[in-house]
Amino acid sequence: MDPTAQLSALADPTRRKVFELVRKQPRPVGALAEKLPISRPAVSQHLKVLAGAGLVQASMDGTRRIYTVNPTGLEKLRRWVDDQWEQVLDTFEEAARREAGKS
Amino acid sequence: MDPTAQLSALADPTRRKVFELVRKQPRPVGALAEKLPISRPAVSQHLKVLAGAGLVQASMDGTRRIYTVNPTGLEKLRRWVDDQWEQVLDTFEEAARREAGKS
DNA sequence: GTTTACGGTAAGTCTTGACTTACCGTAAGT
DNA sequence: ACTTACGGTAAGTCAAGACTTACCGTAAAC
Repeated sequence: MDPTAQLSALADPTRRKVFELVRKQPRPVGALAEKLPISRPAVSQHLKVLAGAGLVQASMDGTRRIYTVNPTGLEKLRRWVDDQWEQVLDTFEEAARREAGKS
Repeated sequence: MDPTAQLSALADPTRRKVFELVRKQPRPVGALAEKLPISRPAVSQHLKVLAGAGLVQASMDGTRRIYTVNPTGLEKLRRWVDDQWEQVLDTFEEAARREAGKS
């Protein structure tokens, strides 16, 4: 349950832009590169990282690869964040309880 | 609504460890350094990054700084992730609807 | 008022990672 | 079959960032 891959994949603004473009609509690599101020190989490398984190996936169509969102990675991240959030809340409640007198 | 600070702050495993130590229990810098395989200045630098992302905050106690969790940053991150998640769901639902015939 | 504890900052090193151009493989079109 | 389109990978560059040691300021202790 290590969120490193998802966090570092989405930490980069350009890569996050790639992810959001794919999320809005599945596209081949070239179409993504057109929308971004970087070269096509750079997009390819970003997609590799995103795929490695389970955030996108490719489906072949001839020589083209259509990249689509993969919910797996995002759900993993969501679970981790929610988990942290709950534990913070628990800690705060316990502190408040301790403050107000022994329950 | 830019989650870069939170994502990149938590992407580093060591820094995430620092965050979780602070989350479990507020501590001064020295106590954190003892729990970790890195030097005290390194911990200080990590705390600076975490504080910059609104994930922790310090309260003074003489020459000591007691670091505590700050819910602000985590909530920002949570909102962003949940937002992405919802939009992925929407996209999927729409695709399924399109698949099943025009609604 | 010296000394001691605590911790932030500066400066330097070394690794990682985000990009580039150049190259190569594969599938489709003519 | 040749050519064209698509895109992944290699190799190299350059900046960012995760560490280290050395140093400095400040507050409490004696």
